[in-house]
Amino acid sequence: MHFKELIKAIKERREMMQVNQETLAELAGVGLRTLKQFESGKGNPTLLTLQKLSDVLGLELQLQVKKTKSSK
Amino acid sequence: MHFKELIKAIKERREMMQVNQETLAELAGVGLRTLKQFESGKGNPTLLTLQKLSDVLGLELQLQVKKTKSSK
DNA sequence: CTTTAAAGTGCATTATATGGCTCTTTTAAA
DNA sequence: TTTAAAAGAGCCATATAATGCACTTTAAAG
Repeated sequence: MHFKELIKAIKERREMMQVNQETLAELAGVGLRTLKQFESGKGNPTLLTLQKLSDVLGLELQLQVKKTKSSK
Repeated sequence: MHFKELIKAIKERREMMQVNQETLAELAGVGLRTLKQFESGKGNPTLLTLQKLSDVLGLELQLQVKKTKSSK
């Protein structure tokens, strides 16, 4: 999952849950500005920020072994 | 995947690939100090740093919908 | 159109991640 | 033990993430 996809996933999940940026920021305990920058693709958030957002959104960060062509 | 598990995953993967911190840091293009801090649990890396490391290790960051008790 | 809510941006400040250098500690092999 | 490699930590400078506030833009509804 690249940067853009990750952003997209967060954004879509937020919209699916019908919360606006302001509410999500409050619930997650991150600055509204931070969330705005992140969602608009301007940011390079820290893992902590990402975790806070994921938690509220019911998402979980995973590190998976990437599938190679030969292992597909 | 929480913070500690994430660190553990990176560290284990690095060791499985038999690379030391110095080599991984070079390959990934992150500072050795940064990697050391991260692996020793002192860091809060940016997504970019995480991505660089994951790439070299053949790992992929994923955001998955967390399973709830009721959905299990 | 006009209105209104949501999203995005400019600016400034504070906090902290990054990274290099050096030194210490740990680990594992001889 | 002693030694060497790897890992960890202190110090410090620089870069940049996080944050708040005010303002602009976008989108949707009327």
